[in-house]
Amino acid sequence: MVKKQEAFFGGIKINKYTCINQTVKPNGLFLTNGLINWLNMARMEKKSLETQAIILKAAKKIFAQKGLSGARMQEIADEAGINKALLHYYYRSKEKLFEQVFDAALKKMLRPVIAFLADDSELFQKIRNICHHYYSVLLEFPFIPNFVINEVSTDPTRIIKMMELEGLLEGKEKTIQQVEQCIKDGKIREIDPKELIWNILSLCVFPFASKPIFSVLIYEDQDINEVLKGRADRVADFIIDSIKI
Amino acid sequence: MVKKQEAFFGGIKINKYTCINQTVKPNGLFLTNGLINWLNMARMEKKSLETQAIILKAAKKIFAQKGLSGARMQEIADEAGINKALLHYYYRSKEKLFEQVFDAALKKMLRPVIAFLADDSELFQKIRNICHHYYSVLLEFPFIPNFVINEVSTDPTRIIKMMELEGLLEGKEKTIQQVEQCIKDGKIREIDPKELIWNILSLCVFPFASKPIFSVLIYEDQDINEVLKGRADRVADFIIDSIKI
DNA sequence: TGGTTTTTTAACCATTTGGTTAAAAAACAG
DNA sequence: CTGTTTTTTAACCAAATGGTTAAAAAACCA
Repeated sequence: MVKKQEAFFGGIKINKYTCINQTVKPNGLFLTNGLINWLNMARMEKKSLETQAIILKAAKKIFAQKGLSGARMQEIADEAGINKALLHYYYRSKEKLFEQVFDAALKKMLRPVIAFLADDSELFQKIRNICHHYYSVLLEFPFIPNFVINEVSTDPTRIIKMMELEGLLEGKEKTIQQVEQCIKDGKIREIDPKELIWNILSLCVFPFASKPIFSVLIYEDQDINEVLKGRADRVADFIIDSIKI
Repeated sequence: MVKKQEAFFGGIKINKYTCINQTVKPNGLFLTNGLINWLNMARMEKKSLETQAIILKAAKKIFAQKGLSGARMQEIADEAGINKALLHYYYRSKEKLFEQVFDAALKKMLRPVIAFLADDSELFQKIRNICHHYYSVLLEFPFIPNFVINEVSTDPTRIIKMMELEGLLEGKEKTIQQVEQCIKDGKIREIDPKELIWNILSLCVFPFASKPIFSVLIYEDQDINEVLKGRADRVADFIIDSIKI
C-alpha cells in the first residue's frame, strides 16, 4: 500500500492514497495532462493494465445497461470479479469511471457521422458508406445509441467537449456545400442539407434505439437482428430514392 | 388519520395505513380492479384529486428528466410543493408512481402509430397524417421519446402489457396489406411494409430523441425548435418521394 | 532471500434514499 | 359547535450506496 504521505511534484500536492488512472486532484488541484501521464507511466504497470481493462469492460456493460444513476459500483465490481475498492483505486470515483465509459461510447457513436462529413466521395456513395458504417458498428454495439442519447439528454454539457473532435466543423461545411452543389446540378431535389443529415442519422440510429419496442410491437416473434443485418443497403436506397431526381 | 386496523373486504386483507390511489397489496395480496375502484370512489374525494394531479405533474417532470433510477422522491415532493409522505399516501411506492407516469407517456408515444395502422385513408395521406400527428405531440412533449425508449430498454417487460392496446394487431395486418397492394398496383416501389413503418417512425421520433446532440453538433446557435416545427411536411414528403414510382 | 513497491481485500463510514409512523391540521357531517 | 374522517406534516428508520482505510497479498528488485 502507498504510505500516507504528502508528496510534491512540480509544486503540486498529491496527498494520501494515489489513484492510478485518473486526474488526481485530492484538494481540488489539477494536474496537467503531461504530468499525469509521466506519473502514470512511472508507476502504472505490473498487473495494473490488465485489471483496468477488466474494470472498464464490466463498467461498460453495467453503465450501458442501467445508465449512470442506475448502475451500482458494487455491481460493476461483481461483474468484474474484483473488490469494489479497486474501482476507486483505479478510477477514483463513479463519475470519473463513467466519463471514461461514456466518452468511448460517444466517440463510437459519432465516428461514422464525422467520417461521413469528411468523406470526399460522391454524395450517393457517401450515403451508402455512412449507412454501412453505422449498421456495422451498431450491430456490434447495439446498446450505444440508447446509452449516449439518454446520458446526453440528462446532462447536455457532456457533448460540448466533443465538439472539438477532429475536423467536424470543416467536414460539416464541406458536406453542406456538396449537397447544395448537387441540388444546383439537378442531381438531387431541393432539400436542406442539415435536414438530410438528420434524416440519414434517424434512419441509421433509431432502429437500434427502438429495437426493444419494435421487437414486441411490430416484429413479435421474428428475429429482429436478422432484419437489421440486411438493412444498411435498404436504408441507403431509401434515402437516395428520396432525393435523386 | 386512518386508525391502525386490519379490515377485511371480500376476504382480502387491507392493513394499517391506506393508500388511496393504487392497488393495495400490503401483504402481497392483490385486489381486483372493481374492488379497488369501489374502495377508491368511496373515500377518495375532498382535496384528494387536486393533490394527486399536482403530484402527477411533478412526477412527470422529474421522471422525464432523470428517469426512474435518477429521480428522487424528495425532489418530486419539492417540485410539487408537498410533503414526501403524501407521495406514498397516494401512490404507495416510487415504482407505482413511476408506472402511472410511464404508462401515460407510453400511450402518448404509441397513439400516433396505432392511429396510423388503423387509419383507412389512402397510403400517402396516412403517411402525412402520422407525421403531423407525431410532430404535433412531440413538439408539445419533446422529452417523451427519450423517456420511453430508455425505460423500455432498461426493462423491456414494461411494453409487453401495452400490446393489448386497442386494435393494434388488426391495424397492423390491414396496413401491411395496404402497402402490399400499393406495390402490386405499381403505386409505390417494392419495400417491406414493416421496414417502411420503421422508417416512418425513425424520421418522426428520432429527431426529438437526438435534439440535444444535434443541437450542438449540427445546428449550433440555430433555433432547433423552429426547424422541428416545419419538419412534419418535409418528412412526409421525404418518405413519399422515396417510395412513390 | 529480504526489503520495497504495487495490487487487492475486508471492514468501515457518512450520507442518501425509499418508506413509515404518529400526530396535527383541514374538511366534513350532523 | 362537535365528533369523525380525510389530508398533510415533521420526525424517524433501516437499507443501500459511494467512498475510505489499514492491512494483507502479490509482484518486483537487489
